[in-house]
Amino acid sequence: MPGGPSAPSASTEVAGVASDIGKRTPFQCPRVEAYVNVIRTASLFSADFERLFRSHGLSEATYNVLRILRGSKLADPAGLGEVTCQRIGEQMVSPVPDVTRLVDRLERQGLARRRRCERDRRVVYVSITPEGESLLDHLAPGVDDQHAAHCADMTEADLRRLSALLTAFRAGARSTRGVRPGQSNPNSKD
Amino acid sequence: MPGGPSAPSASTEVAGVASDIGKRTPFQCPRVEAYVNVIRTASLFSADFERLFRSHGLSEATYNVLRILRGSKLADPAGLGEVTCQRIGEQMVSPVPDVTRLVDRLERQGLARRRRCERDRRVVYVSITPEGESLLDHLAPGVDDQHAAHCADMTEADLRRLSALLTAFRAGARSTRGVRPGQSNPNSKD
DNA sequence: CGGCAACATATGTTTCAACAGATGTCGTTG
DNA sequence: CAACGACATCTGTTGAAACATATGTTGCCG
Repeated sequence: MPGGPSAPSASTEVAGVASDIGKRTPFQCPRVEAYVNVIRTASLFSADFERLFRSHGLSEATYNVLRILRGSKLADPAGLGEVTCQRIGEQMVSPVPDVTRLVDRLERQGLARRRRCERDRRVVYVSITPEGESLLDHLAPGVDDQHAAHCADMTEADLRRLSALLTAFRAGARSTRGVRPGQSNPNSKD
Repeated sequence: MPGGPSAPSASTEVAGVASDIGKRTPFQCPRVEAYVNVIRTASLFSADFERLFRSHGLSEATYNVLRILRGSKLADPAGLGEVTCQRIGEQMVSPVPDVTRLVDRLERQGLARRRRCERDRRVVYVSITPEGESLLDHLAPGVDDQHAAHCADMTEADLRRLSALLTAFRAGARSTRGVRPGQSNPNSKD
């Protein structure tokens, strides 16, 4: 949107967002066009998933937390796969400082449980419940379908190029906060 | 994030988001990786702009509305460049049903004004005030700088390819709502 | 003209994100 | 062990998004 409502400037002929929105002309500047394309794409896809999740009482954020919890459990088949709140915050796709409340909701819904660490009573371990796992299982087909639908027009090579470009693009973001190297904590499976 | 906390699966070596987050392994599936890259990139860039705008009492959404208003004014040098709420909603980068409240805030801040249409008293015309214009002018350098910083590592060709890929990607979104063909309403300038 | 559907905007309510600051805990230092 | 700073989580509050629904308006049909 910065630069959103923009200017006419023939020459640029990608014509993507331009026709999508009420907007008529391609953007003045490839920078702005790329930016708006990113925002708009994210917003559309997010909306699709939000709709899917909300019908099961989840938001995109709480779903994401659930995924993290399950990933952690699968990485630790012996135990419960407990993770600290802090770690959850780090692994979220879009960093959220307010993990407490996300976990609150999951706990209230019986999808996650908390446990205080005895050795360091500041930290709280969070883990997924069987109900949480079965909800994820129940959701899985819909999620896969939606990914498939989103990618209908994309080849695998396209997807890889897109990821590579976005990674480069993102390198310029200022708010690369919360990006500590982090130790390897392999959550297996997907 | 759907598919967010994912799996190991050597072979995919874009390694983008994987290292960005607390996450260690590339994603199982290029689809999911592309998706997460889009979300994450949008979220980082958005955060940068949010910060910039908020220091001047705007959100990304209200800034976007202001841009639309100014674009409309520049397209109509004779008049005030009035636009209906509906039209504003269509032109937003991420579609917002709740234009009323966005305009409420701008009006309260003296950055926009409303006027009822006499011929059809259902519609409300919105236009930018001089204060709104000068705020945009004041903000412009910062916005440009931020775009420049974001694109530091990208060539112009990269940006164009990225836009093209995203446009194709977005074609698969279900929520292509509010995307009426729309008549051409050339807001000139940027 | 009365009724009715389509419309444009406004309002109410619930839910969530964001920021600030509080609480309780640990480790260290003297 | 008292004091202090760093830390992890929690709480309080405010502001905005989401969704449904209400209000007021138009145009059409009979």
